[in-house]
Order: sequence, then structure tokens, then C-alpha cells
Amino acid sequence: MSALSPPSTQDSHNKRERRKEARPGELLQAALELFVEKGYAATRAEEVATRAGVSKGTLFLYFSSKEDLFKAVIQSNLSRHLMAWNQEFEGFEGSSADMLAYGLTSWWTQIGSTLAGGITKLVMSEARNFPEIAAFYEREVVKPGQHLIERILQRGIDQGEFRPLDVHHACMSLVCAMMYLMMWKHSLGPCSAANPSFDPETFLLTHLNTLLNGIRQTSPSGTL
Amino acid sequence: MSALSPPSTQDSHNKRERRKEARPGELLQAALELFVEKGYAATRAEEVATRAGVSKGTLFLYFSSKEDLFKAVIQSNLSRHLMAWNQEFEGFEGSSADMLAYGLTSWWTQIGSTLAGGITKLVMSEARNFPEIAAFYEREVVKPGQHLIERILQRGIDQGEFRPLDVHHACMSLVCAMMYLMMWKHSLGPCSAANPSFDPETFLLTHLNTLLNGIRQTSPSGTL
Amino acid sequence: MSALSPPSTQDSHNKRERRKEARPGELLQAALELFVEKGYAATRAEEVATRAGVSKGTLFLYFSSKEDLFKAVIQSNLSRHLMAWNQEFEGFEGSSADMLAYGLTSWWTQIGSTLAGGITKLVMSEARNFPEIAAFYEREVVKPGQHLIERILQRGIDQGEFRPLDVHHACMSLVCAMMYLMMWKHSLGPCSAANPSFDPETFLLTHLNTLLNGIRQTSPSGTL
Amino acid sequence: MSALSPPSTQDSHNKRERRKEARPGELLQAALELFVEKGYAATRAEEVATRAGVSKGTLFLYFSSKEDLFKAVIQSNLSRHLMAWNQEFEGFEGSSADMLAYGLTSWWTQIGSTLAGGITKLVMSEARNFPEIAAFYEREVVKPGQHLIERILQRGIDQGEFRPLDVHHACMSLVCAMMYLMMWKHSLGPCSAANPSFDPETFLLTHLNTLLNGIRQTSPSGTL
DNA sequence: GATGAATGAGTGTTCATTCAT
DNA sequence: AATGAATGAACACTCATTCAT
Repeated sequence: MSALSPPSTQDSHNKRERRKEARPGELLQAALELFVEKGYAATRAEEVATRAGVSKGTLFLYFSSKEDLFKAVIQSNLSRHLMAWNQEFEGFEGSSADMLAYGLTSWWTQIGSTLAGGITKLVMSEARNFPEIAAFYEREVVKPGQHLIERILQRGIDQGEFRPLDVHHACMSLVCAMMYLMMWKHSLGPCSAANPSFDPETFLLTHLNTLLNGIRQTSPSGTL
Repeated sequence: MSALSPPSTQDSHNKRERRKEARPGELLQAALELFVEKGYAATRAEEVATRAGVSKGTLFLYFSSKEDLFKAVIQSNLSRHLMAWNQEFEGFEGSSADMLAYGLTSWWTQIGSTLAGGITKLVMSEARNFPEIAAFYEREVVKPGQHLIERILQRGIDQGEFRPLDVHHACMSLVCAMMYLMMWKHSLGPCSAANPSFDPETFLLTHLNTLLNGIRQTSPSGTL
Repeated sequence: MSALSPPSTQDSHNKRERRKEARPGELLQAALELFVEKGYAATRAEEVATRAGVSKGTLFLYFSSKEDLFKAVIQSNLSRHLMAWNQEFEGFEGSSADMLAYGLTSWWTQIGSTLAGGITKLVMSEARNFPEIAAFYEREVVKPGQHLIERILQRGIDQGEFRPLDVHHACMSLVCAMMYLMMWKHSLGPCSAANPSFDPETFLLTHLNTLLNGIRQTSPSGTL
Repeated sequence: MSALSPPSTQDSHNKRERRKEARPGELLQAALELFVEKGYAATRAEEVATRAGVSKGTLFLYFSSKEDLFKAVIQSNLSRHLMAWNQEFEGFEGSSADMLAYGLTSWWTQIGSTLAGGITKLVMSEARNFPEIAAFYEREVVKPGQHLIERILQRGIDQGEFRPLDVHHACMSLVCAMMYLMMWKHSLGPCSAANPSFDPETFLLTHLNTLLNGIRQTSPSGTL
């Protein structure tokens, strides 16, 4: 697209080339969708290939095994996931409570309610069988996320907005609601004819407000 | 039963009988361990049998299929407890806050901290592939558990202990912490050299107190 | 039953003894019924034992294997079969045509329409896997039966009732209708909602009359 | 097709393609042989594959199950012939007696004397255990065959060649001889050192002539 | 003799992976 | 590079047979 892109290959080859270069990405995308939908074990390699528009054999040209494909799916999506996460929270101005509310909302919009939410469920489900992925996830996603939230909480304490508290515990109290929503959405949720009036975003904000009510320096009157 | 009954006959009868009666329990225990450790799909029926000290064929003498075994594992480890709790709380005296704290503590002691806690993660992981099990779990575990907690919350509201609130949301705020702990403990937990000073039970009670702080009719001095 | 039966065992033991001596017969009867109904391969040894009112282990006390049981079932029933057959036809007076008609009718009544008819189907179905049984059946049932019919046909020729013909071929033309009925009755018949007005005995006599019409020295007017 | 088309491409394409197109036929042939020889239940799927020169997995590439293979064997060996006969007889010129004789002869040549004749015995043997196959066979083979023969008989009656008769019974009288031959040939036949001078085709025509003698409007001089 | 709990070889079927084309 | 026919190891489940009681 840029005029500065390498013009080494002839234009006539571009369509093919672009196709070739896009292959891994198309396979990863197809695999992500299927793994999230059906789980790792229940997804057949051929399904992934078919959805990506190639043959079974081609899949193994790009990934040496189904396990290798799985790792690539998770890691490539976690990185994307991560970048979005980091950009989102930089340079926010306002009260710490507002920061948390904003963070929760945008997390739900950009991750929880999308395919990315399925990755978390996938990682949790397969962590025991793929320790490398578990370690990667913890290092690259869990730890930075916790750190960010704990910093916001600490900021609230330092500025007298929240009463002194164990930021680690408070962070988990906050985060666990998101985790619960994601697991539910990709496991029992689709199987249960549950209360259709339930709205995840409302629940998240209710949860936050109840917690803030419990940790604020002075209890305000309204709670949602 | 009588001390004078011929011991020889008894014993000869017993060795076989005792085996037979113990088998289902031994198989369920082996299945629980392996399912929690490796996941349902990744556990071979023969492994379960071997760990229980019997042959493959014997497993199918007691459980008609691998899925049936899975259901039995859920039922024997979770349904049982829920029924007991329902009865226990029928005659409970004391504040609703105490009831919740007691419930959380005994849940952690009897389920969360044991292998049975892994079942929740197991069910969540496999729900999409086994809708029947998902339905079974929702009917036998989720619904009764929610019902119990919501009744306690409603009691607190009716007695003026809690301010009026959406019991469904509040129940989820409470429950999600337990879910999070269990998911963590059986997925990323074993792979991470996490903070060793973290104590799940303390976290649960902290979480409860923060929430109670947020929903109580009159804010007490401070409970964190 | 006879007063001369060996009185060696005490009367008090009789019930048990009679039971014990009846066991093989009860097992053979149960096996016959099930083999005829479901075929050899599809009948489980345990089913046979259960129907005979004993346990699985007991079956193998009397028959060393399922195959052995099968052979015993066939051979014991063929003998019975055979005795009936022989007694039936001895000393018949009347025209050869009447002999054939009588023979066909009584064959249908006593064999074709009973469990014994199922044995023929069983033998045909399993002959390739049990050559001994096939040989036994041919020697003890097929050959004598053919011989009898061919003698009757020859008698008809000798007495000028039938025109000269190949008795072997004529015998087969006659017999094949019985075979067809038996096979049908125990294979496709039960699976098809076939013409309910079809009556095997009528068919057999029609078949015979048509053949006799073709065989007789002078064609009579009526043909059934 | 063109003599000038590049032979290299053709060949490289063909070796693989020709295999693929030949596979179903090779598998059907192997299955036919083994099923007829040992029975359906006693033949292992792997044996069929091995005899066809492929691995177990390949069998299931072409037939979705063993039962499906069974059905395909029936269809490719019997249904095909019946359809051809139906068409052939549409334009047949000559007496109905000749039609029947011609039909019997070609049936013996194309089916009765070949392995395909074993299918009838196979179906009869397994019908009770595979009702779906029984229904399939009745629909695809029995019904069309009966219909064809009954039409010919009716034609003979309408044209004054045969005396009025019950075409259903007459059809069975005719057909039962073929059935008997096939059952015999694939059950007791191989086990017995039977009369080597016996010729099935001659028997069939003798049988037909005897019946025709019995059903013709005017008895001719003698046909046996 | 009788039992029935236990066994383990055997079967149909699936699916990740290979490799000739 | 791409294909897709072929493979064969793996797995859930069955059932004839054994043997301790």
C-alpha cells in the first residue's frame, strides 16, 4: 500500500504472492474461530484447512503439527490482545473510579465480548496440557493486567479516593467478574436458556460500584 | 453383625463383596483425579481403570460409558454437597452476613481446596462438546447453588440487614470469586510460581466483606 | 416315570437332582430359541444362561464354548427332527399324489411352521463356518429326506401315476418350495409388511398341484 | 483423447486418478468375496481392506460404515442387473414361456452361477440383525424381481398362452427354485461331495418346463 | 456344583500426519 | 507450493471365558 513497500516482485506475481503470504494468517484466523467455538481437541485439522480455503496438506506446510498450530494461534492472538490493552489505558485523566469504570467498559467491548474472550477460555481449558502457553499467558497478559489495575487502585489510595486496602485482593475481586463472564460466555452460556435479560456490561458496572462502595473513603448515596 | 456369627463365612463373602461395593468409589476417585489433571477428552478410559486397579472391562461394568462416568463424578462430588448445604441452611440462626461467611468458608474447605474444585473447570472446558453434561451441571449444581445464595441475600434484605438490591447480580458478584479461584487453581495456577503468600480463604472473606460493605444498610466502621 | 427307573438316589435329593439333570436340556432349549430368533453371532452367551435361569458361569460348566453349545443345539434338535420325519411317512396307503400332499401338509405343521424350521435356516446360515454341522445335516436330514421323496415319486412312476421323469430333479422342484418358505419365514418375512393374506400351506399345495399337473400321465381338469 | 495430447501429464494424473476411481470397485469385490465366504458379521473390516490392497482407514474413505459397504455390495451386484432386465423385457418379442426361459437362463449366467448369488444367502442370513438391510433388499431386489415375473405371467394369461392362475403363487413357485439353488450353493453345497452330474441350469429349465406344463392352456406332447 | 466379578483380546471407526503427484 | 489419497495408531466399548469364593 505504501509507495515505499518493497517493489522487488513483479506486479503480475502479486496476487499469488499476497495469497501465499496471507496463508498463515488465514489459517490462524480459521483455527482461532474453530478452537474458540469447539475447543482444541474437538476441532479437526481438516476443518481448519477447509475454512481457510486450503487443503489438509497445506496446513501442515505452514505448521508442523496441530499442537504447533494451537500454540501459534494463542500466541499470535495474545500479542494483538496485549497491544490493544496497553494502548487503551495510557494517559487517562480523571478520578480513579472513573478509570476503573472506563477500563471495564472498554475491556468488555474490545475483548470480553469478542473472539479474544474465547482465547482466555481456551488458555484456561488447555493450560495443563500446554504449560508453555500457560507461562506465556501469565507473563504477557495476567501480570501486566494486574499491574495496571493495581496501579490505578494505588493511585486512588494515594489520592485519598479509596481507603487503604490490599490492592492485590481488590484487583482480584475486580478481575474475577470479567473472568467469570468470559468463561460462562464460552462454556455453559451457549448451552443454557439462561435469563435473556442479563446484560454483562451492566453486571460488570454493578459489580464495580458495589466494590467501590465498599472501598471508598466516604460512602456516597447512589450505588449504580 | 453378631459377634458370634461365623467369621469364616463372613470373611470369604466379604472380601469379594467389599471389593464390589468399593469399586464404584475407587473408579470415581481415579476418574476425578485424571479428569482434573488431564481433562476429560485427554483421559483414556483404560487409564482410569488402571489407576483404580482394575481392567478396562471392569470400568464398563459399573459405568455404561465414559460420559456416564463423567456425570457420576459430578454428581458424587458436587450434587451431594449442595443438598447438604441446603438442609444445613434451613435451620441456620444468625445474621445473613454470617451465613454467607460460613457458606464461603465451608465451600472452600469442602470443595474449593479439594480436587472436587477441579470439576468446575472441567465442566466449563468441556461444556460445548457435551451439551448433555452442561445441562446436567446447570440443573444439578448451578441452579441449586444460585437459589441458595439468592435466598440468603433476600433474607438479609427482608430483615433490613442489606439494602434493597438485585439479588441475581449480587449473587454473581459473590460467586464469581469462587469460580475464579477454582479456574485458576486448576489451569494457570499449577504452571505459575505465584505469590506463595496468597491465601484463597482470606481472599474470599475479604471479597465478601468488601461486597457486604457495599450492600449493607448502614456502613460499619471498616472491615477490610 | 417308569417304575423301573433307577431308585439309587434318595427322594429328598430328587428335586435338586432333577434340576441338575435338566440343566443341559434347559440350556439347549434356551439356546435354540435365541439362535433361531437372533442368529448365532448375535446371541450372547449370557442371554442364553439367563433365559435358562442360570448364571453365565454355569453355561460353561456344561458346554466348553459357545461354539460347542451351538453344535449341541443343532445336533440335538436335528435328531428329534429326524425321528418325527421318519415316523410320519412309514406305512402310508393311497395314491402317490396323496402321499406327497399329506407329506407336505404334515411337514409344514410339524416342522416348517415351528422352531424346527428355524434350525434349517440356522444350518444354512452357519454351514460355511461349521462344516461338521453341515456334513451332519446333509447326511442325517437332507439325504434321508430326498430318498423318501424320491421313493414316493418312483412309486408313482412305477404304478403309472406319473409319467417317467428325473426323480432327482422332481424332488428338488418339490423341496425347494419348503426351503424357500422356511428361509423367508426366518429372515425377510419378519422384516417385511408382506401380503398378510399369503398362506404358506396353500402355497405349498398349489405348488404341488402345479407340479403334479406337469408330471401326471394324463392331465386332469382341476388344478386348485 | 487426442493422439497428440501430452502423454506425460496424462500419465502422472492417471496413475493416481485411476487408483481412486478403481478403489470402490476393488473394495466392493473384496467385500463380496469375504462376505459370501465367511458371512457379514464374521468378516472384519480390515480383512476387506487388506484383500483390496489398502489399509483399514482407506475403506472408510469410500464407505461410511461396514453396513454401508454391505448395502453397496447388494446394490452394485443385484440392483444393477434387475434394472437391466426390466428394460430388456420391455421390448421382448416371442412367447411368454420363452421369456421365462430366457430370464431364468440369464439370471443363472449373470447371478446364480457367480459370487453375486451368495448375496441372497447373505441377506437371508443377516436380515434379522439388520432390518434396514432387509428393507433395502426387499425394496431394491425382491419387489422389482417379483413385479417383473408377475408381469410376464400376466402377459401369458392375457394372450391365452397360460390358463388363468394366481400369478403371485406361480411367481413364487418359479422363484423358489432359484433361491434354493443359491442357498444350497453357498451353504451346504461347498461342504458336500454332492452328485457331480447335477447341473443347475438344466434343473432350472426342467423346473420351469414342469411348471409350464402345469399351467399351459393346452398340454403339449411332453417337454421334460 | 453354582456364581458373577473380572478379564483382555478384538472390533468398528476417527483423524493427525505423510507423500506421490 | 499445493493437493488429497492413503495411512495406521489410537480409542471406546463388547463379550466369551475364567476363577476365587
